[in-house]
Amino acid sequence: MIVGNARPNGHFTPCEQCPLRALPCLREFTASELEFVKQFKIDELHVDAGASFLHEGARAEHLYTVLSGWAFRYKMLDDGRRQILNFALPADMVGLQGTVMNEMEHSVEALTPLTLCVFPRAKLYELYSQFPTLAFDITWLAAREEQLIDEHLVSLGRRTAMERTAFLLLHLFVRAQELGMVKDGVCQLPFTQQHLADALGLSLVHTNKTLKRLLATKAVSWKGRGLEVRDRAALAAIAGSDVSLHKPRPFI
Amino acid sequence: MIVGNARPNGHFTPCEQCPLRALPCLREFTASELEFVKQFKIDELHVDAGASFLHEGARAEHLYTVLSGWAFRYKMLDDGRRQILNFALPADMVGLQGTVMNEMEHSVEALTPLTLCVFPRAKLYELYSQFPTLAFDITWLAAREEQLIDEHLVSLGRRTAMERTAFLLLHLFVRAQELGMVKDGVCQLPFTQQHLADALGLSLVHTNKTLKRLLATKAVSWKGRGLEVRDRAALAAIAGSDVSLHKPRPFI
DNA sequence: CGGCTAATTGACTTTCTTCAATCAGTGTGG
DNA sequence: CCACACTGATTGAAGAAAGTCAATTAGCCG
Repeated sequence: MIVGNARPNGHFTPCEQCPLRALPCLREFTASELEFVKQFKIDELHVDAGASFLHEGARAEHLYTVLSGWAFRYKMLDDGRRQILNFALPADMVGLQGTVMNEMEHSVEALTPLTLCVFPRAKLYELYSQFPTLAFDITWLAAREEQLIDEHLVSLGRRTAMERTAFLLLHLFVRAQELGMVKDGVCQLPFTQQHLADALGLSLVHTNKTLKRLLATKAVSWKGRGLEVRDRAALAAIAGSDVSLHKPRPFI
Repeated sequence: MIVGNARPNGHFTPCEQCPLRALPCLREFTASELEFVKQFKIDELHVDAGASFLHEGARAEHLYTVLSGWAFRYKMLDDGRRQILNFALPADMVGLQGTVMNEMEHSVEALTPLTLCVFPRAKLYELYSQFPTLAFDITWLAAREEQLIDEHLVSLGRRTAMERTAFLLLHLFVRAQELGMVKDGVCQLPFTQQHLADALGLSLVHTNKTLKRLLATKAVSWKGRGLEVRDRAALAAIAGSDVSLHKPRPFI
């Protein structure tokens, strides 16, 4: 297991200049909410690609949101089998379980250099008691994440290898698109086929062969690290259903 | 799809007499919390076994907690494939997604005659603004459910048929035990092998064969509807890991 | 005793995994 | 600039796991 580096920052971008606030998929803060969040954020954390910064079994003292970069939540079995639960992109919250429960039941690893906003668990009660709208946002984020996992569960349980591969690629593309991370129709996916396999619940070899068949349809291309959805309708047809988007309701 | 009957009640058990409050796995309410919850609960709903009372795609006007009985959350694909996401037992909350987001992304069906406490979405903001501790409880419940689904996802993605079957039976048994639903070491599981198959992401035939092999180990028995864990350590060994319990932190 | 649902079983096919190479791209040191 | 090492992608072959089809059996209920 790579542990790698996680560096606190000390001085960091203040919330009123947060680049994520401009995203259309996030709601506006009121002045007092912004004021609170500004002092709620106590640090910014930089994590190297490949490093895990939250570990199954560990107590979590902080809550995080992704400011930039990609990460993934995963669980390992004793014999080394790994299941990727989902991917975290900018504006996603990470570590809520460890904050609300007493212990993390999964780990989180950075796929790219990652910047996180750090919020102390100790001030969470203050948030809940003084900013019910923010508390509701946290609940919203938890419910949204559950929806994503539900959909993923359907993939692993009931979709064929081809369907679930198409669905996951489409899902990731659409999420990246929402965040403005698609340039010229291409989204940079910062992971290997092994990551894909561990997310899809398939072996690496079978993932490779399935992917090859999928790319042969021309509905989607994945060259180098660049993912391009060339024919969304066709890709959705292969996946069996299109991915659904959520109405905006943000935290940061 | 069976739609069945859902009958509002009108007069119902008041919260101070709620039979669930005695459970050791739930925390105590303060007097004012109890007072609020009492008027937050506007009705009690009785649902017949086999009836779905929340539907994918529908707007949800209410939030529910299970007072008695079993239910399950599920999603269907267009061609009829069904994936059971998880099971809801007494003290579980149901319909949060539909309340927090605008639309349900899954359906819920009763496995037994089901009694639900009904809470109006309209008063949720009042709860969040006046009872932060209750708001936190809701977040806790959402995080806990996510943990359960995470574990289920690992089963479908990375555990063998035998492992995941053992794990699910153990999981259900332990949850039932927490709720005092195990009598003389036996828990009544109100579902068929088809339900089990849809939860495990396996075909009915393969589920049957796997189950038979599992029962042959004598670690667990399932006769009629009665599930008995005869050797928890052995069952956990077959599952690959034991199920973890959560520290108490309740809502109702 | 029929009629119905759920559980079982055997035979066969398909999907997926595992094993074992091989190939491709990248970066390093000489 | 090239040999070498290393990681990630690709392939083929063989075997295991899981699905499908088609009966049959077991229980239950009126």
